[in-house]
Amino acid sequence: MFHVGGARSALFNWALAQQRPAGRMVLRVEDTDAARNRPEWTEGIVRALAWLGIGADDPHFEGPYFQSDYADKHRETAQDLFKNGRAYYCDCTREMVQERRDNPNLGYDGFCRDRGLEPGPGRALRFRVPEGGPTVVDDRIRGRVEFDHSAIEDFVIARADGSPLFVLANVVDDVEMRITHVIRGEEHLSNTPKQQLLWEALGLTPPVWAHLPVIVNEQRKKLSKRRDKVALESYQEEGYLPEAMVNYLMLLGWAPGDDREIMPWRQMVPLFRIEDVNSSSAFFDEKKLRAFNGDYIRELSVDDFVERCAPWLTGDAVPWDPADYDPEVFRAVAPLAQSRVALLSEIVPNVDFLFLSEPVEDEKSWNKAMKPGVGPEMVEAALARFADPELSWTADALKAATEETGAALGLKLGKAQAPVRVAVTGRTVGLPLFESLELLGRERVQARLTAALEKLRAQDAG
RNA sequence: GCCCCCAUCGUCUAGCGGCCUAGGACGCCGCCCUUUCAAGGCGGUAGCGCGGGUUCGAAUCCCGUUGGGGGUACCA
Repeated sequence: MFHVGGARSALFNWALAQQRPAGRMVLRVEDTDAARNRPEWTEGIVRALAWLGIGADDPHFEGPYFQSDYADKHRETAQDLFKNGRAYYCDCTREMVQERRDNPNLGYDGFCRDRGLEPGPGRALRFRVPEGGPTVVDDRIRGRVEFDHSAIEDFVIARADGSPLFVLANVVDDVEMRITHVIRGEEHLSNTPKQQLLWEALGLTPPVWAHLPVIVNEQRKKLSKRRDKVALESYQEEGYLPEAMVNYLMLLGWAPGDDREIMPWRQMVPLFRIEDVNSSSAFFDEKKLRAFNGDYIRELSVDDFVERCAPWLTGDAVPWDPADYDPEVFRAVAPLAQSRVALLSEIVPNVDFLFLSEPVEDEKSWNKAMKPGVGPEMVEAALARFADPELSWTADALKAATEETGAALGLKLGKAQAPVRVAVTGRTVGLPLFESLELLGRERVQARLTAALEKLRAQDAG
């Protein structure tokens, strides 16, 4: 499950990579457990990124890699650090550390710093944080952030069994992959001085750091996979266009400069500067995403729109008998539907009446349009009028006929069309009615009007 | 507790000392268009958390405060 926060970081990285001819973006899966036990999880990430246009065959893209790919190097580096005195072994248990600690503000007290312990069972390797002086993290987004060494404990870099901890593994992987820019979520900022210390202890220049603000929910809390809808796949399933998602995500914490918001990826890439990214957290506003999506949908050519709707019209979940689906009919109404959907999945309730054997059951619509004195009368009159063989079955003629029929009952077109619409489609709202009637055909329209009339009479009797 | 980050309309943002009577977008409201619903057009609503400085001048700089968030494991 790849979430929107991760997607935005990926996008920012991607833009930076694409700005340079030799630029590359490395996808690394650092959740070792997931990488080992849940390959589908990783595949999901790759698929989600591909959906956004990241990866695929682009030469800028590399990966995915796993932390375990560099396991030997992790151990080797840990040993090097021990040999040159930048790290030392410690056999303190958690309880011992806690008992010894007089100041609850501090973590580990450095008890084993100078005990000269050799590697052995139950001994973890700790990094010797230099005394005095702060470590200054030069962050592209936040500027200089100082961390005093007195507030950084001698942290563990390798467990007693020799396996590396995240901080170490992460740095080693970065070094091995010759990473130059580390662009990640703000939650990593506090651990950055530790990583920087590690880089320096290895005699290397740290990479460029940039810590992005987190994306939050309505409660201003960091998006949680359990609480919030954050998986990219779920947006894809609802019919969000990747272009719209990319556009929206890029605008979360960054603005192109002028007042333009709707801007395709190609135009954004050269404009993007990591320095311009905001440092305050942003709320993921689905309403705005939705508006963007509607915009992108309307920009599509009709053919493109038709094609993109296909998964929702021919999938397993369609409410009609697949045998009754007619792509030609859909193609004909597609232009009418295009401006009416903000999500591709919404295409279904817009066109279902064309493929369903009967109108949709919607009591509210029925009661609203079929009020005595208007509804039944209009349905009956329309049925009679539409039966006229002289009436040519075209939207224009049907409109005129309905107008006429309504007028005879003292109804304006707006009022007159409602009962017909509900009788035929089942709903009070929907695609332009007369085009729909034309497409549905004389026979089916008459059948539905007849059925509606019978239902009305049955209601009357009962 | 300690460390770190953040703070402009409800939301995303523009603003980087005078162009700000604070601009745009989403949302919301109204009007127009209209066969319903959309789309489209026009208009409106709403904001610099608070208190001190610095300055001729502060949304913009500094300090404090308050309020949010993150980190603090032999987790990743």
